[in-house]
Amino acid sequence: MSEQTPQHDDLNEILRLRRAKLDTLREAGVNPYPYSFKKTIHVSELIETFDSVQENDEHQGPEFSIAGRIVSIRIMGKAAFCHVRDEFAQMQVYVQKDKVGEQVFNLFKHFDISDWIGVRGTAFVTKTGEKSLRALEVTLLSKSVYPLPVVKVSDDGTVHDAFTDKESRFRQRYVDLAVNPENREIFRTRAKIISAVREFLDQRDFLEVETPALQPLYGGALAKPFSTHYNALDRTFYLRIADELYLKRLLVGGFERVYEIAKDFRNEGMDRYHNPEFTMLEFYQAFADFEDVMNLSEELFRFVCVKALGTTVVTYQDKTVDFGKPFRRVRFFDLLKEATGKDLLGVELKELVKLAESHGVEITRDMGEGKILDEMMKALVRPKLFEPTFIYDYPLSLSPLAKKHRDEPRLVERFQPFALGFELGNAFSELNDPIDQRERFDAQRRLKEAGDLETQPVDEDFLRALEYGMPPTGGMGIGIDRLTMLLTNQDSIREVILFPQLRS
RNA sequence: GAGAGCGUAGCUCAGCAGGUAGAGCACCGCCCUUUUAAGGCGAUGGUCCCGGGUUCGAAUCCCGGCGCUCUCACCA
Repeated sequence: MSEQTPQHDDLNEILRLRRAKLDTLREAGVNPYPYSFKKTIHVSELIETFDSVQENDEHQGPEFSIAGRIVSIRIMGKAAFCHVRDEFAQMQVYVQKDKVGEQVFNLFKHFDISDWIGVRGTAFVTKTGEKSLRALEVTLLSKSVYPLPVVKVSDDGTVHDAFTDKESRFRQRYVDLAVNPENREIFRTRAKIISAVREFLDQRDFLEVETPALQPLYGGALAKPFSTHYNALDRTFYLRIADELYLKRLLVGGFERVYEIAKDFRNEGMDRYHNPEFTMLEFYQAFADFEDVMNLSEELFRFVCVKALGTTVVTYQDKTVDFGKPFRRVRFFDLLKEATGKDLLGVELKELVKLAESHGVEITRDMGEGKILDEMMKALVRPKLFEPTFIYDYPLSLSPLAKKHRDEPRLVERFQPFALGFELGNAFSELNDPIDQRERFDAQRRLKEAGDLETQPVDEDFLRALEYGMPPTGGMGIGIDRLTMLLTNQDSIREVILFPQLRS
């Protein structure tokens, strides 16, 4: 007997009894796994229209067929109550022996919490005032052979069977969603966010495209990639860390507005803000600069909030902000000046190190000035950024794919939106000067040779594309998972990904 | 990657000066045709994460492994 295929004898008693029930049902001529059911109404709809469809004193009234999973049962001799939960709501069902017949009633006694059933019946209110369905016919739709821990709350507030262990919830997400239906709402909101993004961009003539996830060379971000072996070509391929370089090739090809909502993969640790595969929106607009993109993204955030939440007011943990108000717009170096009292643009590396240390920012010797500035930003400024804010005009060294600032060559035309402590995206006037781009790649190569593991490799084909000419372009990336965390008030990325990565 | 904590019944947990495992809910049987943690009576259920060690004896102590959680560091 192997572990993978447990024999009957290996099953614990509960599972053995459930399987025996299957046999009992089959012997009684019942198929525990029939093919379909004619459901006529959602429970939620029935509840909404309840008052106008209730039966009369003779139990006569319009008949409805609901279908769902049994989440509680109370059997009392010749009658029984159970709650049936479908996708959006649950409703009590009253099963009486003299209404459904002795045969069906006896079968019903073999039903369990977690079984799927269909019920045809009439609407009525119980003595205790609960909207219920009086069963005329009960049909088994799928028998469960494993018990589902359905949450129960007693009058004194004691909670039984709460399925709260995070590991179990994520490993067995099907149980989590079945038992904690409120968690389904997170994924409904997530779906609304994504469809709102599509609606917004489609309305503005952006073309949705698909670019390779499997790439011979990775790029578009500074991150470690997953690598794999492509047998037919006998060479290493990478899972994309970003789709940026492919989308820009499309601008060279003549598409003026493109976007992609794609899974990116980064070979790095996981924690409450990081999952190795995550969803990224990137969009590019020809003839636009970063300021145009700033304006556009402000509208986008507003649109998504309204579509997903019905309001621009977003509460996250203990903070509330309004995305309907104009975002604060502030320069990178002005924020640092606020925090340190000094203008750090052009400050020597030595001086910068001293300054960072004097403010308690932890830095290491191998950090360049861009990295140190970024660390200071993270430590001194970002924790205080709650109101929606665009930070713009970033130091050159942090951004190998962004265009130099039109007035200040030590800066790039880049901005990042922040709100409620979240970094929500990254955007810039895209670098389209092939000579400058090659210099930036070379600088990245030197960093790599110096030991930096997260550098942008030189992409010759991308350079050639730029040599053919890319129009001036503004582009942006937005992390969909984090946006979802923000809009669903979740403190872990795992809560907004249906099947987050876990060690196996 | 580092530190702290955790892993016992289907679920949530208790037990740990080392003596052979317990509660609530779920599950099973009987009674009960308006209950809702239904109730009453009764019963069952466990490789105490895995592997070593100490011991007459380990869920409990020690070592190693696996997994999870939280915090910190890095990338979005």
